[in-house]
Amino acid sequence: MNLIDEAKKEIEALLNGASERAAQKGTLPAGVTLRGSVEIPKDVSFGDYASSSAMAAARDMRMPPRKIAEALVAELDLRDTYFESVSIAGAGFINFRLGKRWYGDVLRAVEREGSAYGASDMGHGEKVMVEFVSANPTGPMHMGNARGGVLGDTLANVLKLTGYDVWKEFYVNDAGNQVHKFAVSIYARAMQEKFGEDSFPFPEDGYHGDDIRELARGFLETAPMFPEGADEEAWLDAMAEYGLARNIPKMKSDLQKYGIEYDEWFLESSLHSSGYVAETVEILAKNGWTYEKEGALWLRTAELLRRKYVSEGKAPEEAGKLDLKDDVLRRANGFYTYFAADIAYHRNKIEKRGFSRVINVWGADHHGHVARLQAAVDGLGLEGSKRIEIVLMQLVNLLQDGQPVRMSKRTGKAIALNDLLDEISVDAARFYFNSRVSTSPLDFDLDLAVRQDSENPVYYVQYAHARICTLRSMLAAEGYEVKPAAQVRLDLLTDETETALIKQLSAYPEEIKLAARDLDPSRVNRYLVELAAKFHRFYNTCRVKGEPEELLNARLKLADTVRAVLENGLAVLGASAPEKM
RNA sequence: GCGCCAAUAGCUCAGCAGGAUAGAGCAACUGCCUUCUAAGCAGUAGGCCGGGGGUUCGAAUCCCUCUUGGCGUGCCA
Repeated sequence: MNLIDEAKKEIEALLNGASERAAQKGTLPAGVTLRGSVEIPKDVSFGDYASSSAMAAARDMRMPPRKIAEALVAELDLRDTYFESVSIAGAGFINFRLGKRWYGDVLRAVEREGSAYGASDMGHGEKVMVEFVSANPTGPMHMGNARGGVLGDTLANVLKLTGYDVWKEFYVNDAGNQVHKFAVSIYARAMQEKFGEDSFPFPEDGYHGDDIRELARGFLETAPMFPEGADEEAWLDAMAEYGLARNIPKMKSDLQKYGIEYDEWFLESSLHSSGYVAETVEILAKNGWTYEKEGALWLRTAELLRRKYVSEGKAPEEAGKLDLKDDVLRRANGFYTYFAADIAYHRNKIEKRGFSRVINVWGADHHGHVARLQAAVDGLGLEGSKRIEIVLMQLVNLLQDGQPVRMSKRTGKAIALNDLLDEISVDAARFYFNSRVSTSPLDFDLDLAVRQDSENPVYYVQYAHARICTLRSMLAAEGYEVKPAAQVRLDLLTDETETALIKQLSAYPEEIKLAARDLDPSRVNRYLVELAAKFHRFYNTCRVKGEPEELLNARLKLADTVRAVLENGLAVLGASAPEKM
């Protein structure tokens, strides 16, 4: 239950009723419907909720905002509502102050809903796919993949909680040029291994990492005949297969350590081998979106993009001026491009598997690809612009000793996810990687992340949870258990730190909704830090132990309610809620 | 050139489905533990919200423009 929504809806109903009565009495003009929003003022001294309706109506009613506000307030009847008082301030804000029943309702709602507190039916069971990480299986994953993994997994949690039917998928790029380069790299290392370092030149654009040498050595143990007994192409195929068969399970287990599990690992190669890519390209051709030039088959991306932009409201002459390029779908050598496979993959998601929303977490360096993919899927008649949503994620800057550490798979200087988890806990990693909106770069300071103190926000939040657990067990030793809300004098919670804390608890469902709406799970981090801060403030101001029994029970109930919401929020992040620290 | 993203306190960042005096953490300074975890709390100080224009009763938030920075603009993925 969303008590903030309830309060806002009640205010709107109250004001609409007042407006009608005022119109009947003639104190306000008739026939004007109230607009304006209900806000939560930053400064509590103004009240708990504020309506700007009087200001918004000033023009239509041809009256000063304050006069409108006065006429409305004169008609308000607050009996049996959440509010105990109302006042007019500033340019014409109508400020409402919450009564005790509302605060009690918040605690009762958390108790009633338990681990489901924060959930909603916003998504109405809509089928959503979240595709994330999808790193090339040609080498170890790096910090950027870790961020993408945490982001995608946490986003999936948030969407599940808001009533979506969520499917998590990893798209394995086990075909195409990168895999070819991967095989060529292993081949070169195998030759060097067998005949000496200088015997065979290593390709300039190959993968230079040590993991390739290890794969080459491993392969040689299984293939003593190498390089005799088969042609080079056959060896390359065998090496690619060998390398992928080792790297893909490694990625699975690395991600598992972060608590990330997928519903499916979808192989790009399956799209090629089943003929689905060719079939998809044929549909584009049949729809008139392709042409042949210089031996290659091209997609009319420029025209598709213009259509897309115009349908999104851009002026046709503006769209005409854009410098847009077409894309190759099938190379002159007969192979399909990655782009062609990606179009087929998204056709598969939408048409074959029936996902109505397709969310992809991509590195921001792929942003140029977003509109092209949507437009191409539009060209299939599958509403790509509407269904495909891309969460662009800025890359991670790894800092050590205050210096940036360059990361590149190609040069082999990647910091593996594994190594990171040797240094810091999964909780810290999951919290850290989710601490910024995806669109801003994340500085991952290793020296800082290693520290297990208050510098690290995850400890701040977990500490609040542990503190409450200790408090609870200490009071249990004195015979005080957490009581059901119905048996507790919740109206005794009147201190400013208590009411502020309860309001923060009430904001949780809304925060989850916003995280789902904006595809921004980092909101949950900030919410939890804020909740922990408000709890610590309460804890320093109000004592529990040693207070009169009724007050003690009320505060214990409040603390335990905070504990429940902290636990819910940490679960969304995939972090633990420790009872002791 | 064209396109995407960003610019808010010394640093790192919130706030942006428009609302009242722009927030937090870190760093600096001052306080609070014989009593529930000081991994905590309270306070002081710190700002032409990159510049300019526009829309609005009201703009950090929306629109335009300029400046600066990052990225993209492959028969790579």
